[in-house]
Amino acid sequence: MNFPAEALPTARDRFDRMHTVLRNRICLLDYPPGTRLSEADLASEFGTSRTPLRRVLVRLESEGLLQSVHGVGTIVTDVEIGELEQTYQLRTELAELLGVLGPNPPDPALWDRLQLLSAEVRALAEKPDARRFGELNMEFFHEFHGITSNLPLREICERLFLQTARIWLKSMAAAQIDVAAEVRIFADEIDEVLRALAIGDVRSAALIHRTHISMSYTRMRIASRHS
Amino acid sequence: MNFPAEALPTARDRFDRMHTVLRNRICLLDYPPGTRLSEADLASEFGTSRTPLRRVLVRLESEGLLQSVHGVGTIVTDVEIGELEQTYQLRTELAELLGVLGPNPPDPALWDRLQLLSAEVRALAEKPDARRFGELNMEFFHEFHGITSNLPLREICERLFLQTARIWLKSMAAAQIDVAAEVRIFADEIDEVLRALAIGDVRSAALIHRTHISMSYTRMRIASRHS
DNA sequence: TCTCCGCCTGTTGTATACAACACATGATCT
DNA sequence: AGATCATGTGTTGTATACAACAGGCGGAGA
Repeated sequence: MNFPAEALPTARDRFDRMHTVLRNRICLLDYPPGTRLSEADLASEFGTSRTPLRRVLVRLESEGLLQSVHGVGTIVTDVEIGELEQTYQLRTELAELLGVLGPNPPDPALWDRLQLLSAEVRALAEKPDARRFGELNMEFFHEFHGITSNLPLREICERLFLQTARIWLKSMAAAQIDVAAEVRIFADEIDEVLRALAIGDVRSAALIHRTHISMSYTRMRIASRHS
Repeated sequence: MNFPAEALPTARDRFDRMHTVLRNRICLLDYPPGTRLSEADLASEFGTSRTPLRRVLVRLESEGLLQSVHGVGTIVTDVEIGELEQTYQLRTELAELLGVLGPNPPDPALWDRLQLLSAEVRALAEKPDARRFGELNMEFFHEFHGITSNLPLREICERLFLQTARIWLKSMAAAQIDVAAEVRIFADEIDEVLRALAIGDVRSAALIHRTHISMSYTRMRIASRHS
């Protein structure tokens, strides 16, 4: 009988690790859209051969974050404004569904994590930082999706969020949106959501979230027109 | 200057071909849930090595149709009843969204294809055949999703449909649901949809579709309880 | 000077050999 | 007889060498 204190990393663990790292780099603009990645370089960075790495790249390609072209390279995708609008419209509707399909009973642990997040966002308001904002934003969405017990819906919302997150960050940087203002709005959203969850009103929490997705897209559109 | 009459198959074409073939085999129960596939066998069947084939398997795994286990094999996934219900609830809501988000103006070509499909389903009523039913069902969903111009929504509906299609077929076979009756209901659905599209009422077409998804799930539940 | 062709370099795609792993089978010991 | 361990077999995971391909560069020719 052998009970190792810590399971040694299996193929799946290595895959998940590389996948998460690369996904975050793309979504937090460490690799801006158009960046050409080298399989060989990435493989050596992760201390593995191209074969397992390619498996990760194929996954990221199926998630719409990469595109491999034979003889050219693996390029970080960009998103044209047309499809972006469709994605945002869809995300808006799905946000409402989060409160309709299988709403979870209020979870104290979730509430605590969100309140912690609120504090961190408030702290960020002192010293605005776009990348840190992106990190907290990702974390918030991930936690918030826990309000539904509908797993397929959760996965789809997560996926669509990751497709638009970097465009949102990019637009913030390029169009000179006031990061500090966005941080304040973000903090307010979290607090509004917390108030709704505190009284067990999951549906309202979802609607609050919906309005913020919709409004953030509109702000982005306005900012891009002014530039 | 060289203009080949027909583009020779590129890596992407081969990938798409293998992907479609294997996906259909899984969704039409040629490979029932639990089937163990052999990478080597499939590779030799497609006249290629394991490497390109594995790329396809990774994609199918990300789509929830397969699961690879080191040292064991690549197994066609089954779906437990709990997640199935969540998926159906979600599909029901998304079907309604198909008529709300970016409804396409009625397309004569789409209308023609659906009417052709209607005729084929009516013809099938003479000699019921579960597999043929599955094929026409897949084709109908694929065409019907053309009523929205929202690409992300279309892809998601397609993906979720493919995840539940085989369970639906399996249940039809196992629970001894009357295939002929399902064929008639299916034919009626297409005709209802056609009537809505004929007058340009895309929203109603989507709602008709929604009711049929919901009712087909309920019929499946009832049939499985009786067995 | 401009154009076009061939080569060179770097990239992804493919094939193949081998490692790691899970499971069944059968021998062996108790 | 039962349990246990070694071993064989088949599978997926990994590494690596090579093929296919795209694009840039430079030189030759008009």
